[in-house]
Amino acid sequence: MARELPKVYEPQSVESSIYEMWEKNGCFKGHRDPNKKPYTIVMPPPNVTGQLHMGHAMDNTLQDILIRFKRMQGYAALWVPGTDHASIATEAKVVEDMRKDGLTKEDLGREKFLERAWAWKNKYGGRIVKQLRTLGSSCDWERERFTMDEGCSDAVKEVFVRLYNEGKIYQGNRMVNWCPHCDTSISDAEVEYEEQDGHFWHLLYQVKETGEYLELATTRPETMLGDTAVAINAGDPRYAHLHGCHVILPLLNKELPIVCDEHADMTKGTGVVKITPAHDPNDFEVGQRHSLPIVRCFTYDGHMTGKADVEVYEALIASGHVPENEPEVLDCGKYAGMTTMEARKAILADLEACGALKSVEPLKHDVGTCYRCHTTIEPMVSKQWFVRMQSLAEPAIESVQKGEIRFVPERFTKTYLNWMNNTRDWCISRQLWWGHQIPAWYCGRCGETIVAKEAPCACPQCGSNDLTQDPDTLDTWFSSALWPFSTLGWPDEGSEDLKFFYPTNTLVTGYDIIGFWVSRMIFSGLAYTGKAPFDTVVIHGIVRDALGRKMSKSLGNGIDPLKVIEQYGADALRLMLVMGSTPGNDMRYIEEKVIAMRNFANKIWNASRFVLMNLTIGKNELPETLELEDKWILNKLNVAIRDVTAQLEKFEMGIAAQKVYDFLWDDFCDWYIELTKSRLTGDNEAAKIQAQQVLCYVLTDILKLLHPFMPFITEEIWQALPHSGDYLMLQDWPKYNPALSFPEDAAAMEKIMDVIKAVRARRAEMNVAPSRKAELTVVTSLGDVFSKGIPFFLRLASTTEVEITTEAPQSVDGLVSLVTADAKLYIPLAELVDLDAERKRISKELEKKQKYLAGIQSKLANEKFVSKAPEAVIQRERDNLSKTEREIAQLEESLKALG
RNA sequence: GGGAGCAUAGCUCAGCUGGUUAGAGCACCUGCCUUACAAGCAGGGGGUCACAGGUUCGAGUCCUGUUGUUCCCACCA
Repeated sequence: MARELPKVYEPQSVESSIYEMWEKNGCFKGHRDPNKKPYTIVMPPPNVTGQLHMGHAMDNTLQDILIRFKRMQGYAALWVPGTDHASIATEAKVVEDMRKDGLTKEDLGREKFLERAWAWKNKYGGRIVKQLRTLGSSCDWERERFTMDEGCSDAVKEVFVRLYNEGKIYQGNRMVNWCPHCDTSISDAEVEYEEQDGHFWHLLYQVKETGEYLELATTRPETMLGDTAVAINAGDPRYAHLHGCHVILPLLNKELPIVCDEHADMTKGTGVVKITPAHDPNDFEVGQRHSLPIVRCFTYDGHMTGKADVEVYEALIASGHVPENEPEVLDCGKYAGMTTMEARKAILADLEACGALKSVEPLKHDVGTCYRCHTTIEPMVSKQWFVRMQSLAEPAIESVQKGEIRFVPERFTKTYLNWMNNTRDWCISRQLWWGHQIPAWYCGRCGETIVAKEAPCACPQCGSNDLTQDPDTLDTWFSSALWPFSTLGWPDEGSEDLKFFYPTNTLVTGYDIIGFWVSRMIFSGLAYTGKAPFDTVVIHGIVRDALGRKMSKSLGNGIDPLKVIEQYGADALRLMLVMGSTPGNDMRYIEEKVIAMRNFANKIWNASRFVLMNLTIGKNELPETLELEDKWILNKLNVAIRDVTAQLEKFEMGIAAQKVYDFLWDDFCDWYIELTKSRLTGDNEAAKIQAQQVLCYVLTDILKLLHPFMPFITEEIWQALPHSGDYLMLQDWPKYNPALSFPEDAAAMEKIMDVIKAVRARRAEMNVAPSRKAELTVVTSLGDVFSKGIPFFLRLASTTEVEITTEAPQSVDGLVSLVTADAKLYIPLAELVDLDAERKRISKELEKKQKYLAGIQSKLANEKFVSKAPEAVIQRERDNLSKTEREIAQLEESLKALG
């Protein structure tokens, strides 16, 4: 039996208890039901210690819409939630927290530090997961995962060992991006380029053999101490005589060879380039080609090297285990210990003093910075672990090209392919402690490297047990890349979840991490499971502030979704995030929009209150017979069901939401509810029941259609309506029902509605108060149709009495006349009418219609149009033609009557 | 230097595979407490769909170019 709803909708008092009810009763659980098709989404894991922001809200709202839709459609739906350990971000926070206690990582040591990091994770780890619940996310929390939990860690080790054994992971001294602030290497993907004002310093290096000076330009003069050559192009006639010669490096008075290399571009500058293999990626390549020494003059924390650094290097040499490409270390003497910036100044001053600085020219250039701290990246030669990308990228490219994986919107395929086609080997080791420690051990005696999932007892080469594990950890994205299958049980091929739910179906994420994450999941899935990890990637944009700026901490323009939820409700926020936004495009957060959605929620609430307060039935079923207006709304409902379903299946969540919104507000509330009032307030008990039944039926279907978007309010109302089953969220999704398609009746109903609209418009123009009611005469040849409209004219068109006739009134004195396509209407309000204004109004209207008519006529007279356009389009034009002709005839008549 | 997005009403944006006289919300104007809802109802004003060409019976929608704007990618010493 129906119960009454409170007068005002208060999301705050409803949402949490509804969520609790769902969760407690296992509504979110993904069941391996062999009779159903699986539908799986894995949640992009947010940083475990992070807080919910608008981006998460958007991302998770979209996923929740999809999973709720599919669940109602009868799929075995599973949404796997989880969090990411976010190595660099979390470690930075823990380090910062320690600093308050005056501690550094080194003070604590690895073990104690990790204890502290885990404590931090445990303290803040539950936060975002709770916040996702307030949003309504219907994920299976019993399957919640963490990138550093046992299963995920096992998957990471498994992959590392496999790739190592296949030769796809290697270790070596290579040029990497070094962040002196985070004190770790980072991958190419993690470098962000920023335009900065800089300078071109033109230096002069003297040629030893000829005494002439070579001019070359640099943006980083402090690297000159590490120069080990100067390059020219072999084909450059200006320098043909210098092949095999040397230059004298200023300040150090060191002799450097002049080498010929393609890297030196004759068309740029003077065509001479200084080569610093240790501190520039291009120069490193040149160095490799010419077997140049690599001389390092910077420390890893951004200072100039000195004696102590040289000693460390010498100790390494003495140990005998010298890796390939190990850079020599320079004692920078007077510059030692300076920061690179300090050194730049000092070196420039000295260069100027000795006449080696020719000129300075201002320059804007892009400088690589760390994506986390925006410190300028220092390219450094360093011993790191890399993933060889080429053999992994190929199948990943192919899979997308074959259409096994589809991007929505399609244009992001290009972004992805561009990324994949240009990828270089992936630097996966990080000089951090929080994360998956690299499963590699080194033998202290023979220098052997052992890669294994478990710590070896002894060196297989020499039997020594002097083994130490590589102190570095893996890039966070290394574990995220495995997320779609590591969360489902991989590498255990026998995992039931893996067998049933993998591959997953839809991945929803922002365009900003296609390269970081999506591409890596794709090649990982293909390489380790042999299957593409998902079939569709739905890409969304980012949520900006009201001025279109990115929300950021530094700008302080972030909007906290939790505050919005608190004020307006999660349903309002969710709808705001999807309605009026397009896949892949950015959107702005505008508070007015949330308010509009809150108002919409209130509209639903009140429409439901209306239905409930009139409800005496205990069962939701349609009556045996239907009135014209019932057929009209059921016909509209059918169309809405078809449209909303189709849009959701195309991932057009915004359009789908708009369709439900319009149907509920315009058709159901503004028209249908008003149309039922004559029955509900009448004396005919059977008619009352009949109206209730249709109201209840239509409202219930609306709630179902709306549920994926606004889960809380729809469930709350549904619970109050007569229903079978326990939860709206587990009900069947409505289906288009051919038995409830009534196009002719719907069209007839609209003729009646046209009359109501015409009368209302006319009265409003004349400023007649609604309280001043009047008789209405309807002159028409469709008496059968319009007589069904009488109760509605009375109630909705301020009418006292209706006469339906085929004959125009004898005299139109005192009558206002107006027209619809199928009727001519008279209202006795003429004393309120200014006859001149009336003539003008009708003439204007007439003119407009005639112009329109002319347009249609010329279209239909166009032989090419008639022969080429589809029949439906032509028929529509014909219908418009006759409708407009009728309107014009009626207007002309009215004009004549006015004299 | 490549690649992409966007440009539609005062503002924020929809407009799917080209097909009625281009829509919504907010704002604005007029009139309404018509008891589900004033967080509302009824009515109304407001757009040469950035510009120029082209394809087509038909273009906001497709193509080319231009302008403005935003973003992504790229080792210009």
